[in-house]
Amino acid sequence: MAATASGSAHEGAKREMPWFQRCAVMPAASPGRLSDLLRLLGAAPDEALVGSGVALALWQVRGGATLLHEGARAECLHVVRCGTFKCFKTSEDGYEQVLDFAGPGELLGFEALGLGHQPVSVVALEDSSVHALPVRELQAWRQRYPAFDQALLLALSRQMARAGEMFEMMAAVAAEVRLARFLVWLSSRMAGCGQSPRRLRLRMSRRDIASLLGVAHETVSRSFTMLAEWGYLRVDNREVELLDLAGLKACTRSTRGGGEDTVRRFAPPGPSCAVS
Amino acid sequence: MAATASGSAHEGAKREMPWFQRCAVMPAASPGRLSDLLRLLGAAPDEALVGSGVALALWQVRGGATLLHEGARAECLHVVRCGTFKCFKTSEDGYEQVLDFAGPGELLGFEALGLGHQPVSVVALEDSSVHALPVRELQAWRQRYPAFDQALLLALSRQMARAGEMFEMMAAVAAEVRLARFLVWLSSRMAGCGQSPRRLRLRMSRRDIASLLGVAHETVSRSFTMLAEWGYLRVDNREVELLDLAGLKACTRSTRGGGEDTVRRFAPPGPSCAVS
DNA sequence: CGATCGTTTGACGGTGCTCAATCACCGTGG
DNA sequence: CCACGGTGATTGAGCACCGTCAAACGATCG
Repeated sequence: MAATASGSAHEGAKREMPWFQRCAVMPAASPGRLSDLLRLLGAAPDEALVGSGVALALWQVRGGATLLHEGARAECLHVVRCGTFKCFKTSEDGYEQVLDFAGPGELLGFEALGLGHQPVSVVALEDSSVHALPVRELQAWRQRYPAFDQALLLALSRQMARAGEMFEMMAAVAAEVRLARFLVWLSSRMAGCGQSPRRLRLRMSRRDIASLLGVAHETVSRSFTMLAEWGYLRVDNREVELLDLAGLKACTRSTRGGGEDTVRRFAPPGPSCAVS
Repeated sequence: MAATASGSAHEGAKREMPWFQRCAVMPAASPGRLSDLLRLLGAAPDEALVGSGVALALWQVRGGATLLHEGARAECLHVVRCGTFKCFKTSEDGYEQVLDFAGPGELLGFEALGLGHQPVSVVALEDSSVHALPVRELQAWRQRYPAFDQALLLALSRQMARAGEMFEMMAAVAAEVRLARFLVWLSSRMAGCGQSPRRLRLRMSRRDIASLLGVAHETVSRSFTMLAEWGYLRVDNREVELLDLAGLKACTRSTRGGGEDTVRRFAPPGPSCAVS
């Protein structure tokens, strides 16, 4: 198990320092502000709060560090401010089932409220930062700042809708379709963060993607190659450039039972095999 | 599409009346009480509320009736009081992707809060009843009854944890393992409702189960036969008797990558092939 | 520069998807 | 009352897809 843990820590981010220095969760240099949190959650700006600048704990999480341990007591709720996290459950035989890749604005650790303990582990896939709110103070914050209370409820609602999307990703029949859905999903999230929806830097390993999609990691590799051969994208290790987003979305449509034309195999729509 | 809808209506419950009389959502004879709702959500009984008996809308939903339509505006939140519901998304080509089977105490329609419209359809699989709370009144109720507010938050938290469980079900490799996980999941939910965890009356069709598990419906049939041959259960159409719950749970353990002994095929643990 | 891990590609075998037929159940209409 | 059509459930045959095993390459770190 220790081996698995250090392995996970390794695979995330490893640059310029020994990993034991990197695997750390620490308070940020300057605290966050409540108004920032509300903006992150998609709430309309609240003038009173923006003016007051109420302080809120902000943590730095280095790539590879574990923010939440499966089984640990519920202590804090988190909202991702920047970076990427991997949420997963570890089964008895050591297999990591990835459940989600969380990005800015998403809630972490909320499932533990009703259970008392964390049902999932959460590790950072790159240097990240999160707002932290102790569960003991949750009630007080909700009462004191109704805008925060409302934003939290809406964020929870969106989070539940997200779970449905994740489910749809894994539901596809063909492996390439699953990967296509995953990439489109990632792309639209990048767009939501104001980033380019065409250039993706995958923060996670093939194995993690494979776990999320419910296929073998070799199959993920092969699916990348397939999508590239069909001209939908160009892939260089973890750098992915989406050449034909519309075509990729068309790929996404394939559903179980709708056999039809099997995703028009070998029919690149635009530039034919634009690889080099 | 009309054919699909009437088909769904048929499969749910068909007894003693023409189906067009049965497909209805209507107010119950007597309204529900807030204290009942809180108990349903698992909150500690609040003496003040139990005494007062604050009224709350209660709806009857006949088997086959659609409670929420995908794409409809967010109007009410619901909490299942009794019965079973199927939550699904319909893709353009008409394929129904089942996301969940909801039972007593579970929230319905909450995802629509943040989006403004329903991302899923919800139909009753048997005669059921739900508490209904207009979203316009949600804030007022939360402010007026802090116990309700708190219970809602905890219920949301549990609901999110449930999403993780659903994900795990579909993540299994072998089809029989998926079905085993589904049955164990159903069984534990029955136990939670005070029902027998060994005798299950499946409210949903094989096709619905197949959709949830991400396999073909023939495969579900075959998996049932397999699990029965191994002595784990006895199956008669939609009546399922779990003969060896412990063995079934052992089945559940198989994960992707943990090849091991492939679930000890053809090795019934207790009574050998108890089928007549 | 060697070690380790991640990624890619190949070969092969098995699981599950597709198509198809059969049976059982139910409600309808003769 | 029974024949009929419709739907769901079960089982079989055939084959494609994907999981497993294996090897090679590349990147990163010590």
